[in-house]
Amino acid sequence: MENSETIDIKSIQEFLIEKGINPSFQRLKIYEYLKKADFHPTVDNIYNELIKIIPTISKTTIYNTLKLFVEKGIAQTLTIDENEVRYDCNTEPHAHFKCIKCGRVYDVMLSNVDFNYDYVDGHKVLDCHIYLRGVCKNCLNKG
Amino acid sequence: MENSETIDIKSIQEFLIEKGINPSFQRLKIYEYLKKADFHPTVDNIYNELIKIIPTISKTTIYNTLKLFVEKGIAQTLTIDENEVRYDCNTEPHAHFKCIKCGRVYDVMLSNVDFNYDYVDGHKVLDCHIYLRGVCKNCLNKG
DNA sequence: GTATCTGCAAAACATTTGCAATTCT
DNA sequence: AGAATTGCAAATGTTTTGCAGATAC
Repeated sequence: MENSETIDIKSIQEFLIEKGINPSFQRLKIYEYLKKADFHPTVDNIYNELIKIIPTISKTTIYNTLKLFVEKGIAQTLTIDENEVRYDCNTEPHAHFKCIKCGRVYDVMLSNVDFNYDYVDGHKVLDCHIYLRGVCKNCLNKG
Repeated sequence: MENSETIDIKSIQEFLIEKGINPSFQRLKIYEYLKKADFHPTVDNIYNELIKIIPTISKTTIYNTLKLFVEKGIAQTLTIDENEVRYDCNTEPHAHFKCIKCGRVYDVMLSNVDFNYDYVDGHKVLDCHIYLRGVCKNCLNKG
């Protein structure tokens, strides 16, 4: 599961079981898609992709499954923009960059930024998100 | 306008005109409330407060006005949590901390964090948000 | 008198909930 | 059969839109 080139259904199945999640077909496919879609898909993205493979799948199942994944700690929500919740299953500390032209969301690694704050201004910190917005290198090249 | 203790309607009026915003009574009151409510209010917070002063005010006006403020660059949206858009008119670079117990959102200053990234991974950065979540010092003290 | 601004009501969306049908063992 | 899972349809809640009346200059 460490390398995106080595994703296969069997290892995802073992991973979900290990995390206490019954690996139904729908759940396997949702996790598989999350892992390989590096642009951090929305519920709609996931639905529109999986309906091709599982014609009976419903958005309710996508919502239920993502909620379960978040509860079990194997995915997190990104709310980099209002009215657009995205999902990420990359568990390493990283920041997110959203392109205001093409809308894509990229993972970025920032040096000398501490994602593991302990206390700030006396508040106990449990979680840290860094969101950047701008124009991505693809869109810059297009003019 | 620099110091929260010196807010008065007249200076807000001048400020809005300077920014190209016609200072109607509703707009003045919305900006005034935004300036003094340091917990970063939601549309609902603003509505519930201003209905006391302006009994005929509608949420549509709040939405319209906030949209205008964001367009004119005198306010920004915070989407630290999904399903909850908050507004901030503090224009200095700062991070936001949300308490998972009481729900309050605090401004926090982080040292050695650069809010003015120029390029990251080849992407042109225009905007940077840092969101922290945890338990605030008030809630820590309560046990 | 004309532009702008306001606010009601309806529409548009995303998400959640209740529940019945389906699937798995 | 029994428990978990799925998915439809309805409900909920937030934000947007259309438009008519009010307000300001």
